Amino acid sequence: MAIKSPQDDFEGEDAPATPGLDVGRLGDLLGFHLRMAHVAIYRDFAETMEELALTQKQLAVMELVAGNPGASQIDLANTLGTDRATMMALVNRLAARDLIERRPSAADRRRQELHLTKAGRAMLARARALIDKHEQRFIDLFSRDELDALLVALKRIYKGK
Amino acid sequence: MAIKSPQDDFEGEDAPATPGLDVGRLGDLLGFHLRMAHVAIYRDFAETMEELALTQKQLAVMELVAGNPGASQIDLANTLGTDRATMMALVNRLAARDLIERRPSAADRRRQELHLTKAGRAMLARARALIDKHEQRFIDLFSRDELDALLVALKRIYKGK
DNA sequence: TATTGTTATACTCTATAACTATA
DNA sequence: TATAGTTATAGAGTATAACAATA
Repeated sequence: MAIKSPQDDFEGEDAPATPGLDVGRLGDLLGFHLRMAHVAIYRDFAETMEELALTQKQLAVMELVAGNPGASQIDLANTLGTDRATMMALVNRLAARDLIERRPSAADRRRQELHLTKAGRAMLARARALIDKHEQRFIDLFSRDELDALLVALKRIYKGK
Repeated sequence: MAIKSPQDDFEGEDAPATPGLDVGRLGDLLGFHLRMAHVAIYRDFAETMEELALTQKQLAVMELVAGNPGASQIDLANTLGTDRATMMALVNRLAARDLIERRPSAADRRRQELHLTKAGRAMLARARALIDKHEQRFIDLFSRDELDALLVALKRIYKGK
């Protein structure tokens, strides 16, 4: 409630990137601005990764598997805040593209250990180069201190303090 | 399998809400933390609005129509950063639930002016009360200054400066 | 020609539930 | 009993392409 008056944003030369309507009460919602910012980065990410056809979530899975070889789907789901079925679908798509492979665990035969394939490692290397440029476009909007403060705030939101 | 026992993460003060894996390079990406924060708020929103069965996006459309009676689907799409077809599907769902209605424009017969129905206005009133509580849970994580800085940063991201 | 709404299509993501095999 | 994977199902969102009516 009562975060800030939305009209403040419509003055001077920096015309809003989202023209047209008065956002009204939406402008007072943290969730609204967070979603708009997320969409902006999501779309830039999608354009940047178009040639590789990788989504944010798919890349996150590949990075996690790269950094935690042998992780299970449950591990990934818990870390990324989704459920088993969603992660199953995600891994299925990556496995179908031969970027990730499942290997049965010897220790616990219910588990499948996930690993990047050779193609997956190559894809990840290409993706990282593209992502650096994508990130830079947004990082450049902030000073070092501003960026640090922003990251701390975002972490607080999803870690619940 | 050398992943890491999830329990290990719950000592010390900054215990992650997403235990388990080492996020590795993801932890350096603004986009990653933005998405995680968005997911956290999205899920809390979904739980909060479960009884009304309204999503973030549906609520955004209803608020915009409430604040801009007679707006067109194109207006909404431009403001929320989606395309015509996506907005069409969104408005169709709300219209099917009798929350929004389309009225042909007299001035421009290509346009349909959007308005909330009586049921839509009642639904919006109930939604606003629920949303206040939902927002408060996250706002309470920050001081006034921290929150202002966060909102400024988020707007900068999606307004491109 | 450009714009608005519309339809069709397809893919991704999300979520729930239920089943299986293991533990 | 609980857990990991799996399958089925459904709804929501996203995006592209094409068409008709209108400007």
